[in-house]
Amino acid sequence: MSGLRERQKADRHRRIIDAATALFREAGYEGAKIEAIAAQAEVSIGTIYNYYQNKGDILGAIVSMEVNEVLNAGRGVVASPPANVGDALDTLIGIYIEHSLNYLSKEMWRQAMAISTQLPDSPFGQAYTALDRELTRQISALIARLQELGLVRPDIDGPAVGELIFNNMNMMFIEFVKRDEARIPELRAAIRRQNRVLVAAIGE
Amino acid sequence: MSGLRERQKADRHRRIIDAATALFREAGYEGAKIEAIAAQAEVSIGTIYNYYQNKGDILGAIVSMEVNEVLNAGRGVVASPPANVGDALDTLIGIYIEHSLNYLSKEMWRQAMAISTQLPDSPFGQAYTALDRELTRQISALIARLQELGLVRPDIDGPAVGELIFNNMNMMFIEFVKRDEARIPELRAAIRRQNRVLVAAIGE
DNA sequence: CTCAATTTTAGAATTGGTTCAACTTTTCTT
DNA sequence: AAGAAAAGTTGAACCAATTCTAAAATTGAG
Repeated sequence: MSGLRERQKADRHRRIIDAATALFREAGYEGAKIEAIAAQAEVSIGTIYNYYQNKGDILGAIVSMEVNEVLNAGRGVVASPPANVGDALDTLIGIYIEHSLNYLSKEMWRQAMAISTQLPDSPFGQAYTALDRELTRQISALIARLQELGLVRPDIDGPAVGELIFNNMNMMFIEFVKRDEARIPELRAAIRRQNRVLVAAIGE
Repeated sequence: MSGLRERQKADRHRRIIDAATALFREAGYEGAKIEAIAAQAEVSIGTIYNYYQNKGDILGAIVSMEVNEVLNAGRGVVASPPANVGDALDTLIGIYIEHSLNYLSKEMWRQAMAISTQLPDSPFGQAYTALDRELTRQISALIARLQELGLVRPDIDGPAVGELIFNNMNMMFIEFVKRDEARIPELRAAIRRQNRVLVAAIGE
């Protein structure tokens, strides 16, 4: 099983991702030439294309790691949320947003989002959509949890509300990464304001 | 003023847009080579780049026309909306969605959206963001109108609710254009369901 | 009508992502 | 341990967008 070939493969994957991460951050997505990534990862151009279908998929792998971390961090909040609806939502959304720029620059996010709409059927496009779905599910799960705790009216359509909240947050996040000068606190405040009506409506 | 030169310029613009529209629909955005657009428009490649900064800006001009039509169609609904909140929203959103595939194919929308996030500072990126803002404003205007008519509680934060509704709709539309097999009726039904809680909360 | 300014044109050069056929390396078989 | 098969690697060649150049065409002013 774990022969030489396996190890070399894993090692090359890692080297490519490391090289790409560094170069994407330094030079931007477009600025990071495949040739340079290959050189830095000490593989040939052809090998990169053997591991990833295209440049976007390399970015995709990085995005995937970031979002999975965010999802993990979110699980804690869903398990034991703050004791009122507004704070619970704000905490979960806060985790998403605060973690979002750990590995990825705004420019990398812009590219990732662009590629995921441009090529929805590419491996990355599909993975990105799946991640969005998981985030939506997590928000819906939080609503459900709050219903269990008696903090949200039981007759509320949890999944629909979860989608609404996620979609709004996601769109706000897109606008956020489009403007380099946009700041996280303002983003969070704007989302809180948008959610307020909804929070009032579903709380009991 | 309106000398020959002006007219010829306008004419070339139109020819380029017409050629691009046709080719984008036939061959897709990527498939429509600049060379082919130039040939069909009976101008040289250089001229195209004299009129538009890049291929994306040509698509941008087409998107702009489409969205402006949609905005115009929406004005009627805002002026005299159906007499209940749910129907009013559904009508306005219906107009947006039903008009959205008049000139643009799903593939063209995908490309347009991708470019607008990829290059938010390009002429097209800025124009696209501005159009989104106008659509948001129009939804907020509808809420305000419904407040005047006594159909929405006066203490509701209209702009915030408008943003929430637009952002959700927009995100749903993005997912819609990402899947070729997605259909308009299902899209509208999903959005109606998401808005239901909100409609119940703000109506009086 | 002529001239200067502006635009258009064709095409060559550039650029960077992607593909592909030939070559290596690893693994498997005996 | 040798030879063959399988898997993987390589970089030169390809393609299309974009830029650049110098020549040709068009326009408007005087």
